[in-house]
Amino acid sequence: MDIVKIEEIFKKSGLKLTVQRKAIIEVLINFNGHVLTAEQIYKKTKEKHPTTNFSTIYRNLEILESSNIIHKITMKGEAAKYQLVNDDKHYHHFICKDCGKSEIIDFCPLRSLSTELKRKNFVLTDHCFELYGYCNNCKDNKSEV
Amino acid sequence: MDIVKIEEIFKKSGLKLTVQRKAIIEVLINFNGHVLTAEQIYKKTKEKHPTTNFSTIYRNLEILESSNIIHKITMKGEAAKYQLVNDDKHYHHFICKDCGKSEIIDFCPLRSLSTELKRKNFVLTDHCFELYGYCNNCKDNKSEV
DNA sequence: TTTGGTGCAAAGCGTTTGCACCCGC
DNA sequence: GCGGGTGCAAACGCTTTGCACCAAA
Repeated sequence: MDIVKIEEIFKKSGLKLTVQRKAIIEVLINFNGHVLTAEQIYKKTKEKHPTTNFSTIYRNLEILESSNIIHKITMKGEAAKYQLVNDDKHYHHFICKDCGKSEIIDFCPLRSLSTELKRKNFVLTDHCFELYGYCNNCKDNKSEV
Repeated sequence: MDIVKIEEIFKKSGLKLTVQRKAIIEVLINFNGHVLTAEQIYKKTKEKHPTTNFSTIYRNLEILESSNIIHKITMKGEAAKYQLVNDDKHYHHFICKDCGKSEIIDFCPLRSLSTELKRKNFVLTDHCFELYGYCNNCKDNKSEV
């Protein structure tokens, strides 16, 4: 997702384009393809607009998420991680625990399960499928140690 | 998993079988097949042993988890949920957001992905696959409202 | 008797919120 | 100028921890 599309969404929703929001969006775009914690986003945003507050970060991450501009990923008990949405498709991720890089896995397990779920009469509202580990680069770094 | 096997594991690991631990295990066995939050486990344990402290619950849930006696499930931002391990097989769950009942889904998406992952040279360390929604019962209750 | 387990209270962490002020539109 | 956005500080919910006492083995 690029700045033009994001500004479009903001305009449509009547959201103001404040300096802080511009800074946050810039950070997210710069780190496209990586997942970032709220704290990382906070620190990098402060580099661009030093007076930005942590609560501003959280408030905007929430807005960005419900505007489908970013994904929020929550891994077992850890702090939530955020990343730009790539397009409007449904997908899952492989996330590197070392460098935070995430790679889209164009596979959703629900497809293979739909018949079983129907048979059991479940109403699905939500699902989680994420893979964690080390990417090709970080794996190699580890083995050198 | 039954009390006999759990006591075996405790003995092997040199863990003491305190009154509090017995109470916690009883609760977990009574609610086998359901997922419980730490708070629910706390309240129900207090019914059996009223002076049990919340920190005792957390400390023991951690021990039980690393002894592979219980599963810890963390759903987007919510409090963690716990349940007895059924056997030593790897599986995932459908979890009802209303009654907390969980049903084992004997399907792991990793099987369908192994070739793709190898090709990409990922080293997998962890994965999450959980389905959330309403079970047959709770779905019906909802529609009556 | 020894060592690990407990209760208590306090702090930790990530996140959210109430309020007064501020600034984009 | 209006109404949404911000900074600040305080509180939130869940969880963890340090310490002195206690009780299972």
